[in-house]
Amino acid sequence: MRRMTARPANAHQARLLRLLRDGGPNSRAQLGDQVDLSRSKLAVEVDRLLETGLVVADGLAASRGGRRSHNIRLAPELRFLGVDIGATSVDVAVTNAELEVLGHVNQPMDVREGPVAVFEQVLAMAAKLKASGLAEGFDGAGIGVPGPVRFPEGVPVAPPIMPGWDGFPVREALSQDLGCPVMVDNDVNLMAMGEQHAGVARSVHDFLCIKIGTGIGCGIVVGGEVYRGTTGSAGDIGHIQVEPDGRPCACGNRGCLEAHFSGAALARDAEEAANSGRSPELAALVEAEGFDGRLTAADVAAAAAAGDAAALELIREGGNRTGQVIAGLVSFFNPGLVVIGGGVTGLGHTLLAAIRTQVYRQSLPLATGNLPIVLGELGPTAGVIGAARLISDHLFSPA
Amino acid sequence: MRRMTARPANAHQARLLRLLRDGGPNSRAQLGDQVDLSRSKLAVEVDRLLETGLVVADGLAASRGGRRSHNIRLAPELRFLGVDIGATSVDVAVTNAELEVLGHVNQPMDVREGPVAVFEQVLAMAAKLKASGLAEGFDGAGIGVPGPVRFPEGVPVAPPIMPGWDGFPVREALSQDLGCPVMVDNDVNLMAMGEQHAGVARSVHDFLCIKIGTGIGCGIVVGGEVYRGTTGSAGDIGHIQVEPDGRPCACGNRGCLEAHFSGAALARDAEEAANSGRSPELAALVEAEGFDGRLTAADVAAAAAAGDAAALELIREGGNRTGQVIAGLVSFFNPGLVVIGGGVTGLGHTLLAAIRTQVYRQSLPLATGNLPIVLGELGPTAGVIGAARLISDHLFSPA
DNA sequence: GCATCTTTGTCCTGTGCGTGGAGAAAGTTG
DNA sequence: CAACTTTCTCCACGCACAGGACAAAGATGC
Repeated sequence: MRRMTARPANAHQARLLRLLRDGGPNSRAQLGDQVDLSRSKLAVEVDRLLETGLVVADGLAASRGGRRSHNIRLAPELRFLGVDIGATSVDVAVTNAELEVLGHVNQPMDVREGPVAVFEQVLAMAAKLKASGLAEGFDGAGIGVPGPVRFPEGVPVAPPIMPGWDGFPVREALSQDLGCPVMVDNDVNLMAMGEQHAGVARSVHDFLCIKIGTGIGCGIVVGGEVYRGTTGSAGDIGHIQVEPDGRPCACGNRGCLEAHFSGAALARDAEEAANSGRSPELAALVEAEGFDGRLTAADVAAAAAAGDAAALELIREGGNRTGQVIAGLVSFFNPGLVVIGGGVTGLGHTLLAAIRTQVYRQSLPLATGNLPIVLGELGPTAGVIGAARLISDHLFSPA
Repeated sequence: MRRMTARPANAHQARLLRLLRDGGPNSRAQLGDQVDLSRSKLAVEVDRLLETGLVVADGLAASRGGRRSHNIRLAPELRFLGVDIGATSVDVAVTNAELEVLGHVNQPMDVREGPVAVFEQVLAMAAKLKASGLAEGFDGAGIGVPGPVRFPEGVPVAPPIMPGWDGFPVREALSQDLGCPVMVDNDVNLMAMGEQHAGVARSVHDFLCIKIGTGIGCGIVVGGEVYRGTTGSAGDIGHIQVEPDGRPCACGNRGCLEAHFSGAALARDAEEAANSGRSPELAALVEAEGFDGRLTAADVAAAAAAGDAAALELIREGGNRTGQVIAGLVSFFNPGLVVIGGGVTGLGHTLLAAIRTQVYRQSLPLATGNLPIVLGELGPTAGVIGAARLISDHLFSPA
């Protein structure tokens, strides 16, 4: 089939497309209530959108006390591809134009294998989703990578955990391979956009989104827009020092947050606790049938749930450290919401409680007074939804 | 005389007024190069501005190879009042519409005397400036206060060092007293705006402005606009913890940056160094004729300049602590510039060197790679220029 | 079942904004 | 003094948009 070629011709059309994306199918009359355009003007723009095929008629709406209005919706055959490349696994999902996830596949993969190998995999996963009948092609794709990105060009810059990716033209290469427009961003920013679009951060304009996975990063949303910093490395909080002369970190410094608490650090700590005998539950896991050589955050969570004191202590200490950093960020940034997400959120309420305690104790009342600190509600789909949102924001803007 | 009553009628006029404010007198032709309007449209808008009296003709420009163009400029009799209320002193200045400081007075004053007493003083200072012939009235006033402000209403909220100011309707009261529009903001934000308008931060879009005075605060500029946070307390970095179980702070916690380094903390440390005999230079100052009972940052600077080891150490340690916090902020925010200002900048290069060392060591190369860390170049006028800029931004925007 | 009211959608016209060309005015250059 | 440049004004045309009139479709009340 023919893919989306048209783009909104002006700001009004872009506005309408976003309303339809965020609010789903809608009657012309309801749209009119939201956009402050004369009925005539609105009709003209809607007609033009219908002509381009970006939106389609969708039956009649319920009456609001008079003549029934015609519904319109975004073309149901539009498809976005959301790709979330993590340090150790890849998520790929297909969404419709309303950013609803129609299909989602996940596969373990080491990002250090380099862009060529990873994208081969990604393309295979996308092909699989296509083959299962969810899409005949893609109208756009959003890609998240675990490192800083020069956003306008869509190129990773000096990513610490992605050797071989520095300067690789991700956007251009994938755009070629997929045959559709592509946008690239940091995975943490995409998680923030995901939670903003469909998760806990709906209707919040200024918030922080902390992702604790293999590393630790923070998405910053200012006035509803992601803030990326001067060189695209904003939110890189994993290397903030939490302990003078603390543990050595891969970055060359000592005492970085990431060295003390993150997926990687937690795994090491858990193994040490198991081997030293301090944690009977974790030790049991290591001894158990089918142990694959690595403990994970989920294992620690299980041990803690079973009442293992050492595991609980690991979580609590990590939460304290993270909370200490977040407290500083809260004082500085005064957000309206803090979202915690990423692989380590399996640690759940114990972690959240430790973080909250620390933040509420260390930040000033004015900043924390009405500050919710919550877990993300989308889990692993936050990233891919954010990716789809990224490309849809791009496509649903005036050319 | 009649004060400014007109306001720009549309975005084009607002744009032109700001260009004239920031670029000074300008020919119609030059303006045309900057605004992307047809000659006819430009002429219409300029004529309307001339009619309102906001701008006036200003002779002929130099020829650019053909017919000479007519110059226009902002009405030379327009006056803005810039007020910077610090913890221990007040600055009041008059500027013209181009935000050039025409007169500036400073007076020691304790902000804790409360809003009524302080504004009596401020009005007296403004009257003095008027009496000296610099202004016949004010077309607008910007006010900076040393605490968080609910910006839209211009009301201080829960300011720690300003008892009695909480909820005082500063904007409304002063607007009444001065008979002109008033805007209120945090003093640190105004310093940032000042340095952005006329100081080191010209042409930088994302930067931080650290003000080290009696307390410590940070102005945050995102995309050329001051970011104030959800409750107006963004940038309140004085209470970020730099030392677990460190010194007790007025806020009730321990180890806050402000408790370890700030104008107030430095004075205490200096006195202690003098009394304990560790610092001969400072001891000499205390013994000297005319000593008023308090050492200041300037005294420490003088002692350090004279080679006093203890004074140097105080500065260095303060710089390290501040640098530690800034390093975290740089990782998080990835600014294009960091400006250091406030009363303590008398400590000059020694302080700056200590901060730089710490930041460059602790932050990642990508964030620090091309990051200038510099002293503000406006000193005490940054605040009042920022205040004038605040109100001019307000007045030079479409009604 | 019919009249009346409400809501929605379409058509049409008037208005006001803004572009761009023509040409006059003012200067420069050789 | 002629030829070229730049600036400014004037004017006509096009276009976007608002807003009213009217028709279509449904709800409500008698």
